[in-house]
Amino acid sequence: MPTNRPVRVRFAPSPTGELHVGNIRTALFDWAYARHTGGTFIFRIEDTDTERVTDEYIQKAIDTLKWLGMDWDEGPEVGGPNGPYLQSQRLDIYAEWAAKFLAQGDAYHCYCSAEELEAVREAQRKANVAPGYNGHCRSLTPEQVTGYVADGRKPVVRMRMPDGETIFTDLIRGEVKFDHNFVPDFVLVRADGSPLYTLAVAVDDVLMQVTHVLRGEDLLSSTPRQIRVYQAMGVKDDEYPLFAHLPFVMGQDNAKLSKRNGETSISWYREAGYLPEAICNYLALLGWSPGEDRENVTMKELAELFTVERVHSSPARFDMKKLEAINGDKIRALTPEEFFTWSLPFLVNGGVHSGGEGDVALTKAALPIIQERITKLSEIPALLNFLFVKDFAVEAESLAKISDDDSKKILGLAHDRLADLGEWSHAKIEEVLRAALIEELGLKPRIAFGAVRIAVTGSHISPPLFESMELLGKEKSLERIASVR
RNA sequence: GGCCCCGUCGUCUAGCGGCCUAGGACUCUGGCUUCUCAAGCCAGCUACGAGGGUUCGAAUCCCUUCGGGGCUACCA
Repeated sequence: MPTNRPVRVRFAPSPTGELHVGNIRTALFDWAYARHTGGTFIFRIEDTDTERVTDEYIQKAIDTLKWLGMDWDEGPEVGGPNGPYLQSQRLDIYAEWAAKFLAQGDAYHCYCSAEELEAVREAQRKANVAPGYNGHCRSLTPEQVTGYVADGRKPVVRMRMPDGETIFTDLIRGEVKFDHNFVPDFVLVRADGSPLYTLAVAVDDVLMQVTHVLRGEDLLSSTPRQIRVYQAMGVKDDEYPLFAHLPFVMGQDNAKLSKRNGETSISWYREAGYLPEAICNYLALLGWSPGEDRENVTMKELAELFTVERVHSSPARFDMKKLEAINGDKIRALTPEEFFTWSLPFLVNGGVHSGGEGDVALTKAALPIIQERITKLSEIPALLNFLFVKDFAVEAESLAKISDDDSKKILGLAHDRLADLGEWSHAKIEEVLRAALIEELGLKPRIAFGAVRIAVTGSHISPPLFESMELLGKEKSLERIASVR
């Protein structure tokens, strides 16, 4: 076990779509472990499946990691001594190793067609035996090979799985054992010469001197194959990387999280106004916990606290409600300046204002009164729109609530008293309104202020009324009250 | 079907043989506070899948069983 080597961890997604929540959780643990140990974090793109991986998704994966605050030491954009970090640019390396395996007799050419293999599997299913390659081409005679070649068959390269078993210690699950009777000979290179995941991961992990493989649980059963490649490469067994198979992130319906059972793409969360630190904090809690009833951690703290020993072996359900709660906590913890920086794009993109000097000043003044009332940044436009809107109008539903005579009376009095007010501050506004509506008219605050709130903000839900009126200004406030009195 | 992994409140988890009549967080319910909405505070609901062992003593160890999931590709 490479315990005395400096830690090198890699996150190696196959961008066949946008990185989803599960991928991100894996990346986060990889990153946190590398940072915790002072090791190296490698970002590698596994794009051997050219049918499904696209440049667009690769770029998105890069952007996503950056946005979330996970920096890498080797990989796309930053390079490194073990590059290239796109498997599609390492094809010659895989070809070399495949040739070596062939020469050593660890691997062999297999001429079986897809149909033939399917027929074998079908028969195995019927006979109720373990499915897998039957070893048909393991020891072909030169004549047989000539025959296949003459038929125009193109061979794949298949790894020979010797009898016996593979035992390894998973850092999370303990000792795991696979009998080779259930690990059939597997394909390393397609008939067209392109490498398969099984070849590429193993070769790259060895060449990039990866010491710890933290990856999804779905890859657990492919580990014996990976170890087989190490052996063929001549890696000593005490130099294999250590494996840690992370539990799944599940959707509401108990199946692996996917588009069908929840929002999985990070861009969705980004647009909805989730903070990267909230996403990472929440995801860190899925399958890991710092203990001692601790839940709130920053990225920095995560790096300090994260250990593989505290990672769970059981899968976790994704819960949007909890994410929202954490997001709200993180938003409240923002400094005014940070909160402004995060908010501005939502205001501008939401069409509330264009980000001009005056808009910015008013925004900065208004943000403090809403910071503790939101759980997502996307809620900001609706809350502050009344301050900026050009052609103000009370929403129909709310308008009905202030169309009765009692409301007219409230608004009329409020308008008159406010018109006489000299110092337009929220404290003074409240003082005047309380004197007039609560004491003089004897109304309940929620009734009296409710009417004014609708008149001024256009909605029965708004930031605190008096602060809102101060921000809106005397002229506009009176104008709005007058228009519905 | 076969192989492998997993199993504490609705959810995320603490727990690693006695501190557990099982703790925290989110959700939900009720209350307080209150100009709406939040925030904050208080209270409540609800869990060791089941059955056997081992032990003075088990959520913690062992076995069985049931349940969930993954893999079983010239996907990763």
